[in-house]
Amino acid sequence: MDRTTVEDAVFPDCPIRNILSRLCDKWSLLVIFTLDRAGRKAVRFKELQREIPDISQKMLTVTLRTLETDGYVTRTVYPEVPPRVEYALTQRTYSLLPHINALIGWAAENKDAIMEDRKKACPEEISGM
Amino acid sequence: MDRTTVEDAVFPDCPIRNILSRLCDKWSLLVIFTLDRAGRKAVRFKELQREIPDISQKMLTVTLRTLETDGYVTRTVYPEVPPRVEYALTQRTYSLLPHINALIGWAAENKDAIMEDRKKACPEEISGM
DNA sequence: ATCATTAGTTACATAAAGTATCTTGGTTTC
DNA sequence: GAAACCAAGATACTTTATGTAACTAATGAT
Repeated sequence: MDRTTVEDAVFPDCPIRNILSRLCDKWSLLVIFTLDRAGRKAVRFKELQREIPDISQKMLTVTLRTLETDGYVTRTVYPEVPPRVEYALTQRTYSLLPHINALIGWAAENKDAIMEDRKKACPEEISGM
Repeated sequence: MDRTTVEDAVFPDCPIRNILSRLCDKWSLLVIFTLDRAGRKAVRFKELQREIPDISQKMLTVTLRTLETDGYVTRTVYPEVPPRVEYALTQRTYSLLPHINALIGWAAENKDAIMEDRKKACPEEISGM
């Protein structure tokens, strides 16, 4: 019964939990991944929307603002008309990306087996939702 | 870098997106982490609840069932009274855990800097929510 | 003069998660 | 021998998160 070293890691106010819960929300990882795909150059709001066709405008805004608050992305406004706002990843996020990509790689390797398990779990249902 | 191979990874019906969105929901990673902390032995429902004090009974049930469907945990019911149901991680999840732990490690390393950024972003507000 | 443009904001509607109460059937307590 | 208790849920109801649709601003093109 000696797990005293990480005993508090699971507590509701744990900062690690807090950081990961904001990162592992519905859209953050995907937005980071998409910004990374652009190859270290800034990306406009509209372009992000195009690359993530199923995100709502509202949630893209909210997600980007949260990512900015936590220092994952920078937001640069150019005083033009029509407006131009560019988003880019920070150095912090580049240090995180290998871990995200590791997750993606793992998912790619395991997707067939996982989908198989889903079918076994509910043979009639359409798996996935 | 040649990213054409993952060009479609961002599409709504991408299986990788699907897998990661189910894994990176509000509770799944934390439940997996908590089961892992138990050290490769099965854990009862009630014990999980104790270790994650802020998860609701309903969401613990739902999360565990989804994890079971995708083959991350096994569920063993012992026909006793009061009921005993034990959950354990599968081999699949053990292959995933290093990546989860890498994320946790990254969060631990970066938490101070991130919290600093949050304070800068909204100096008056209580950061975190 | 009207329309199209981008990056939003806002009001309203739906989906996801949280809360509280109920169930089950043996075992202990009174 | 009836009442209360236990673990693992299920269910109805409430709150929060997310989605949808309409609106705004300033300018250039038609």
